[in-house]
Amino acid sequence: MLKEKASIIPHECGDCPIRHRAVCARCESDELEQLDQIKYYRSYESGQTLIWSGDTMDFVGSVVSGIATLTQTMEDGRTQMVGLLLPSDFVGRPGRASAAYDVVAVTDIVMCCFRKKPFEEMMARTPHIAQRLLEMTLDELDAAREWMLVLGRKTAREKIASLIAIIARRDATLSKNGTRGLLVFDLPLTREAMADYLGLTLETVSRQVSALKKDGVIELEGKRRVTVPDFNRLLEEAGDDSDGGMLI
Amino acid sequence: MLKEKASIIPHECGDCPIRHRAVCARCESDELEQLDQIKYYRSYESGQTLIWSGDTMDFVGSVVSGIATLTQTMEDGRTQMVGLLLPSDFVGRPGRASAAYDVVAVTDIVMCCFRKKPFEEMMARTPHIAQRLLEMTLDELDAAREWMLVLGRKTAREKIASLIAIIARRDATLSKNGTRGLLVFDLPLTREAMADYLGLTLETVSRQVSALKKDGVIELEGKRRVTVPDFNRLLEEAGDDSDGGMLI
DNA sequence: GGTGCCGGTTGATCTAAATCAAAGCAAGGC
DNA sequence: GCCTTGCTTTGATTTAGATCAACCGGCACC
Repeated sequence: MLKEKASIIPHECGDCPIRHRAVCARCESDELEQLDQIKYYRSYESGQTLIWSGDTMDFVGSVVSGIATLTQTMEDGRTQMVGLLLPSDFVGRPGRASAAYDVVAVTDIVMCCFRKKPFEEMMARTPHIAQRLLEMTLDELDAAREWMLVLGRKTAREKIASLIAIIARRDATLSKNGTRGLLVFDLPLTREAMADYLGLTLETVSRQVSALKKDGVIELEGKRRVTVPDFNRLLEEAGDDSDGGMLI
Repeated sequence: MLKEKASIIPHECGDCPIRHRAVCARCESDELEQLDQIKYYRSYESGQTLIWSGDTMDFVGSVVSGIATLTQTMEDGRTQMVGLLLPSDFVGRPGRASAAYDVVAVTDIVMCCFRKKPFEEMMARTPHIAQRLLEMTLDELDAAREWMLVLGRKTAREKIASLIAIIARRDATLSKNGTRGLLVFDLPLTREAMADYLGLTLETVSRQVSALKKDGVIELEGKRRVTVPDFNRLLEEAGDDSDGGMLI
């Protein structure tokens, strides 16, 4: 199978696939021109660590394509994923010198990077950027808090169902396939990465995925391709309010 | 013992105890005057629910004094605390109509509330407020992510030690008592609230608190008053990098 | 055509924390 | 004083998930 080339890098903000969702979403064309001055693209291969916790950060940026994870690790090796970075998500924190988490590419990835200093200066005089960043940060905070409920109170089966539901929902919004009811998508994560996300061991993840399959909650084609025949059933298994889970 | 009166409510921003830490921290005096137009104080008693998840919010605001919790509850009653609100913390989300979490007063509480609509309008034209709110939200996001590691990967004993360390650290920054080494403070939470924070049962919390006491990591005076003889020891028990835990 | 290796599955056993149950203790009301 | 109520502790038992261990299947590489 041919590997998709990661080298199709946009150079104009106009045809950027994340133009309307990233930090720059609210910018006018003159503001985009300013951003253009301080931006550069950079690509990473699957498995590569983009940023090590503790590194000094000289840039911030947006994920243009691909998927990365944000993880925290204890001295003895226990690791917990604390965020999943998808296209349009923002990486780095203005006003902070060093990275607080490891950022690892799960697939090949393209980043749109801004040199940190000039970006901070621009943010100070461009409310559109700060406003959008606030909005995105509030969304991430909500996601993190929802995840706290998953980590703290849900059973292994509910955790797996929750993760699949999140991926399904996100996939539906990104790929905008109008076909309701039947959802098909690929799990972007290995069993181990899923375990790190859910606070489980990879064996438990494997067992619970198999159990959900046996019970007809999901169907599997190979190890990664998932079909969800009944999204509300999945939400029930996740322990969520079934009405709260409307797509989009 | 006399109950502290919650009725000492500031009316001037000038002598407000959270003036330099809340959303309004960066505001100039003319901006404070504008805020003054749309603000009002409101107090709640210990145990009262300030906001129910799903309620429409007609205000946002800052905690002036007292402590509140942010909790999420599943249909079957399992609950997870997703935030602890201390003086200067912000409540509510600009741009969102309804509350996502329950907010419950743990002690008597005084809030400085802003009517939501005018606050949003003011935020749009006052970068100082949006900037400060962004900063605060980023801090909360970091705290939430640190908590994800606690919930997902730490043992019961480590969870308790982590919680005590957080409360100790916060108490040290708030009360600014320069005495290093020996920390004394009150646990503001019941065993049940601690359990909800940590994703444990209240029995496990009680057992682990006793165990930490038996092992000399903490000392107890009554049920609530805690002394930490050696903060680094506590951090070790929490599984944290001992160097990462410097006060302030 | 073997031989590693990576990601995944499956099974047996162990254990930390949950659950079930009872009782202690301080504060407040009558 | 006595009783209730809310919070906490302590004990016995159960269990969900971790841990330890073996093995499977595809795929790259010599």
